[in-house]
Amino acid sequence: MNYPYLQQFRQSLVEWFHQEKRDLPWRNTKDPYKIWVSEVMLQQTRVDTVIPYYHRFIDKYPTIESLANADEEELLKMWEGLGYYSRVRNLQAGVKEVVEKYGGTVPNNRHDLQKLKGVGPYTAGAILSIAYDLPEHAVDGNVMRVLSRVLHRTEDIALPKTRKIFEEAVEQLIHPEYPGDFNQALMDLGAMICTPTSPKCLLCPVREYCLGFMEGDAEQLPVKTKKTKEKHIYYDVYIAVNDGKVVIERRPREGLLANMWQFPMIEKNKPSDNTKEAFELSYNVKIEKILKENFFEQKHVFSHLIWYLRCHLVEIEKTEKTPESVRCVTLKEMESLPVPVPMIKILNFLNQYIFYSWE
DNA sequence: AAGTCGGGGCT
DNA sequence: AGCCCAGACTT
Repeated sequence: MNYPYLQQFRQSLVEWFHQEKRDLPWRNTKDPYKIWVSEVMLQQTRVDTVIPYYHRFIDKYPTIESLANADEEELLKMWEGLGYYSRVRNLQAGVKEVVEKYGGTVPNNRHDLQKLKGVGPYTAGAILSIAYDLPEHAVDGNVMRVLSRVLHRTEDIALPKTRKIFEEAVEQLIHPEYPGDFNQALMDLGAMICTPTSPKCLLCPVREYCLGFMEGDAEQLPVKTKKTKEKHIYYDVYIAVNDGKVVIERRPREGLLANMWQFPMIEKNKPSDNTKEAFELSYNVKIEKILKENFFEQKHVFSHLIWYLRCHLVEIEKTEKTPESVRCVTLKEMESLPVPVPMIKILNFLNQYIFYSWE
């Protein structure tokens, strides 16, 4: 690797971690199950966002068996608002596999771990090093940023093959006596000191051993190419009321926001399209009265697409024949189901709206 | 290698 | 308005 500060780097980094590490709820345990839960929650998600979810989740599912036996819809509700909902479905699948194949004991080797649903190279390395004290790499975007600066590497971290370069680097750098602390130290350094913009190099415990700092271009690293442009999709959303209840539907079991509940949505080919007839046909309902057209507009940004929602309040005639995925519920009942954030925002507006219309 | 999959916080 | 975040899975 030709990095001359290997010993000093690992030593200084771990010593700094022992002094300055963040006090996080999943750091009070060595239970591999709880470490696993925390790592899945933390995928592409900030620490501050995860903390309350982690407490609620572990409180409800304190053991691996309790999660294996959990109700799917209840589980999805526990994940509501965290995003990337396939994570929780994969987590339960992986946990079930551990209960069935390994008697409830989380595997302590990379080969078996990475075969579990939802466990990739990073999560496997995190569990192995933190819960089992094994010298395994756990390379995420955070670590790639830090090491691209420390080692002054200019490979594009957006490319899958680049991760291997940093994994091999960590295999050499990792502290053999404190592998878990070393990996977590890299993360804390990335979160507190070696931040994406404006890194606090003057406070950095390994500044003397950072090739990027020596070159004076640490802040320009890492090199990362841009992602593809997002798509724009326009929908009419129908709040269809009858006898104090509204129509909702369950999204398909796979894909975006899988299995979550929402108000009926009809895609518009042009933002100016009228979709009332399409709504009546698709959901086998008849609009009796339009109570309020376009009462709420919302733009919702996902990773790779943008929804533009125009919400309409309509009264419908009583309906009988609807598919299993469609229900009529009160707003209160809807709040007990897993609902994606854009629908929660509509729900909140409706509750406000109803409140004011009573004045 | 590129696309899919959330949501929020920061600059 | 764009970028990033304790990534994994599918094609």
